[in-house]
Amino acid sequence: MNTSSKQSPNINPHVSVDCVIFGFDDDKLKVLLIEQAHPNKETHRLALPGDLVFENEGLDEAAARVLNELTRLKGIFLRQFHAFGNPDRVSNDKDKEWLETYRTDPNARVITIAYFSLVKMEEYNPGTGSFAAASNWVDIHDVPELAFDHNQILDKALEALREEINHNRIGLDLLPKKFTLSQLQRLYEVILDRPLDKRNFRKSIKKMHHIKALDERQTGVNHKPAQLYKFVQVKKIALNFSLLHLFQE
Amino acid sequence: MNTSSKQSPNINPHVSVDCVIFGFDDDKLKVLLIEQAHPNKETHRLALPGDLVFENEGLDEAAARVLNELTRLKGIFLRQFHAFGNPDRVSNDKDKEWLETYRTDPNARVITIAYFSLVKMEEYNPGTGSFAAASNWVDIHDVPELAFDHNQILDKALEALREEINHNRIGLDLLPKKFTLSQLQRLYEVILDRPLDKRNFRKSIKKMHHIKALDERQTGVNHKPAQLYKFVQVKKIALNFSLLHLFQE
DNA sequence: GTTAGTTATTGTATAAAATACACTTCTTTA
DNA sequence: TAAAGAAGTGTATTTTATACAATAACTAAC
Repeated sequence: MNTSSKQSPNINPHVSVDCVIFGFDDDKLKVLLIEQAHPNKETHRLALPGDLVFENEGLDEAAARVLNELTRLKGIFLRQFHAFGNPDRVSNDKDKEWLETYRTDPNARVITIAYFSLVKMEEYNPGTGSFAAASNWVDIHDVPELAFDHNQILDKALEALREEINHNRIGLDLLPKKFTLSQLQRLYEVILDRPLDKRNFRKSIKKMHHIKALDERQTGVNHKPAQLYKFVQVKKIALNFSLLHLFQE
Repeated sequence: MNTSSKQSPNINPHVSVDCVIFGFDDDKLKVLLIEQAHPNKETHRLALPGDLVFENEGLDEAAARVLNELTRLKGIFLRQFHAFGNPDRVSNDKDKEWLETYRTDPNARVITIAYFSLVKMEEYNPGTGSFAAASNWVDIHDVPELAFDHNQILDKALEALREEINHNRIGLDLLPKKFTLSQLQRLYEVILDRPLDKRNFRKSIKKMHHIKALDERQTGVNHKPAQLYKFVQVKKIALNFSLLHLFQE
């Protein structure tokens, strides 16, 4: 089982990272998937962006690098949420075929450290050309069978995402720098998958010290322009606010 | 950097597991540490129980095995909480010396998957002889400098533990099968590190569907015997109770 | 068998937070 | 200037959290 002798010297053949990038587009929650390079049509599948880590590279670092290499995304805050390491993670024949074609050490037992993030989709839309060609945003409710154990990783990522917003640790990258409260509310609604009351939501927001109203309003809309808000860095003061109640059934 | 050729064939030289076992003894929160095997006095240090995983072994499985091998603990529910993989995890000279003595592949870059659990200390007391000789319960407030990055792992485990109790997912192994409410309260107090009001605590407990009063009372105490309670399995009903409010500062 | 010691047990009043609910304002465009 | 469309706002009710202290039940020592 000692198979690492063929491996490129600076790649760790046993450890990979996978990234679950959720995208928010004002309306839907999607996830970023890449098309696996394919030796032939049958093995062509969608997968989470991920790859082996380098020997001299931290895990967080590796996740950022791999994500950038595969999707051109950069500067995204990635949060580690779980390590997956069942020996039978790779049981499907298509997966094995892929490994034999693309890995110098196809039989190595690989454990993967999974990360997730939630980004503003418009900024990273494949249509804008800022992406590697083979990246796709796929609606969360419409994800096909993925390579390896990536469906399982995705499920766990969704759980983690909901816990994050629960703890009010939503990435600040989710909305434009200046956003309206309606946009913020839609973000919460999409993640929580249920409607929220506008007035109560706004009352909650007022208690959040890291969300501040600006002296500006929306432009270019054909209705009353909304006030714009921004996220601010909170220093010492512990965030004593949360939307935890949204999660108690 | 390809150093795995010397490694025993069924050990993965790049992936380890570490276990942070918290012990609750009615009064204190402690953590289980082992004394590293030591080539000489200088390198003798305390560490979390942990070791490399086997190639054909799941991570959870490896954690259970390693914990058992090092401490004789068995059947404990271990919860994965983080993977640590900085390339400079092993920077201390003592750590390097230890690796060179005890690992066939001392320069391999190792990432570790960390698990934690919380157990009832009396059942696993080193004094009872059920332990490997070199295991020690150490008060959480009195942990010395540990090997590798184990202090950092411990800190993160404490965080994770508090989140667990927060979400009401305390392991049921923490108390005797039949326990008093005072015991349960002490458990919460020790983990949260602050006193709780008895009456309010009991009000909260009454709302927990998974804690049921028995028709029995304590015996062998020199004071009013307390009513005994037990944990029950909750099936479909979502736990709609939590002690989350205890955490909002 | 009385007393001292020790822990168990209980309720209420107040404050804070969550929720339910509907109309008016502002801006754009036809 | 009317219509469309989203923004914005307040109050009453319910639920939850918190603060707080006296009595009951048992044992052990005298």
